[in-house]
Amino acid sequence: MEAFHLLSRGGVQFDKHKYNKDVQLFNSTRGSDKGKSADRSAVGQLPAELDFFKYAAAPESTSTKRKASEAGDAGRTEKKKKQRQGEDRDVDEDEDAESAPEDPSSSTSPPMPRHKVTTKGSNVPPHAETFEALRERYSIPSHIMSNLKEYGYTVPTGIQSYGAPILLESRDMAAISPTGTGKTLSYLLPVMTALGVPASSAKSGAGAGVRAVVLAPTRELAHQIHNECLKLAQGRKWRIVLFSKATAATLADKSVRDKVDIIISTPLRLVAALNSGHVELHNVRHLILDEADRMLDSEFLSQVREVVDACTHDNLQKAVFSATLPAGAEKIAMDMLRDPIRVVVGLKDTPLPLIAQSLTYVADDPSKLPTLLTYLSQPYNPPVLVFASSQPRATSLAEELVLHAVPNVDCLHAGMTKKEREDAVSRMRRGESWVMVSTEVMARGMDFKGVREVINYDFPQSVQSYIHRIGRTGRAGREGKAITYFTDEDAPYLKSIANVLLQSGSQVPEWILKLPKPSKLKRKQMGKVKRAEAVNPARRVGRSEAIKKRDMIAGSQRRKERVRMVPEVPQEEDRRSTGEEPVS
DNA sequence: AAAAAAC
Repeated sequence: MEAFHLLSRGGVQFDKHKYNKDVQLFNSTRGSDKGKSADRSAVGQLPAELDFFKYAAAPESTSTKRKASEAGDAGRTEKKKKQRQGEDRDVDEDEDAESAPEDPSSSTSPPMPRHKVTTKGSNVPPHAETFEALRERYSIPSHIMSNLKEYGYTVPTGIQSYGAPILLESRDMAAISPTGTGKTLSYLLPVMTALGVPASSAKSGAGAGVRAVVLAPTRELAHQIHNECLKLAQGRKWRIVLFSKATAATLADKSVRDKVDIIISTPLRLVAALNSGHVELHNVRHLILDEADRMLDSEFLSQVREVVDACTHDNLQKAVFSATLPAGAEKIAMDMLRDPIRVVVGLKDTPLPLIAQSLTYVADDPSKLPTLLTYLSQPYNPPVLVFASSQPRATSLAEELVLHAVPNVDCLHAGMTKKEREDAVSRMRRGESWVMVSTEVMARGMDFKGVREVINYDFPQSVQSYIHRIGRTGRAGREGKAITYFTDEDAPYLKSIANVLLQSGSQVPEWILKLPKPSKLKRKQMGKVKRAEAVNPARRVGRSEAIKKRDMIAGSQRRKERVRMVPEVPQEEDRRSTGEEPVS
């Protein structure tokens, strides 16, 4: 009823006064970006999703200034900087990060936080300080080099400068590098270099069948990797296939599938194609597991094993990547790899120090919604990513926010249709979502570089989940903010999360640190805590009704697009690297 | 160590 009124007057209203400050910020950053976007016009034709080279593009100054506008945050920003400097002194031995003084653009590039890099294994190849050094050593194809250059990609990140040589020397690798530090390029660049020329090329002696496979845990992430791969591939006729029902069907023709160079897929999708005989993997020479710990946990493991076993080529190179790799998963990974090199960038299982993390006590579940509404009624930095623990809770929360007239609310979980999911992602990419409510599906790998705040509405189920969730912000050298709500019921797990905050330089109230270590019994109880499906207990809705309301949320989004009161892209970094007009 | 995601 209430929702109907909202929708009938044209969707959620935009409160200019409330968000005035943000609008001004958007405007001012746009202007300052003029010169830069001009020289990137050549890539303007690319869809917004093809947003690969963002790591090169973020001027740090804007994020710092932006934060400074919030008095409360200013002090913390300063503190963060000091901490970062302190960390450099302590652990930095990675000197390549600033080693391109001859490059004029390096002064505007954000200094990627410098991390200690440790390697373990036999005959570790030396790291490469620049992409040019990589090219000289391993003859990176010229079209790849020019793609890097064209997008202003100048200095490799830690994992790129250490990891790429290892892969280029055909070694197996387990790579652990924090969220938002460019892991994807660190494997795509070597794999595409090793493939040499596309299989469709006449002079290719590639043999028949796909030669590289990348596995990722969610459709959205596979899609994102595919887009990044397409960018590197520009200028050559690579056949890079994002696996879906539709593309799998097109591969029924053997002459088509024999010319495919790279497949990017979720595990089950690929296993299904394997079983139906629509794909063979005996020619695969490079197998990459992204988000490796997720891929190796119990639900995915057997599927991943099937794929690995189907890759029977003698020279199969395997590599696994993640920001987190718990001991159990690492053991499984190491057993899969032969003579592996293990690379750790930064401190294992520690988020980036430039994410300002905090914990907020909310007593019980019903108190969360008012807390969030209050938070969103004050100026905040959109877009905000809000994590809920289940699909119904995500739906219900998004619906509550819409009913309370929060502007530009969006929802994304795996219970939605493929198209709904794709639409939600592209609204997010275009900066049209201000508050994105989601489940774990968005927790890993997704690179919305504009995300400035993460709110854990529901407490994360594990330290790994926490690290990946908050890693959706603070990407590629930018600052970010992460707030985690906790209730009395979450107490057993609170301390382990608090330790993560401490390790990465955020403050934790004294009393939380004094909590006893959770006992095994308590942990078991944790699992038994069942949260209500509806976020607002006063408004319980049935499943079918929830879906209807979700559609209404989507409807209100469409309406708003017409009204166009929202800045198309919330900040200059997005504007620069997404190009001008996204091709839907 | 548990929910979500994978078709």
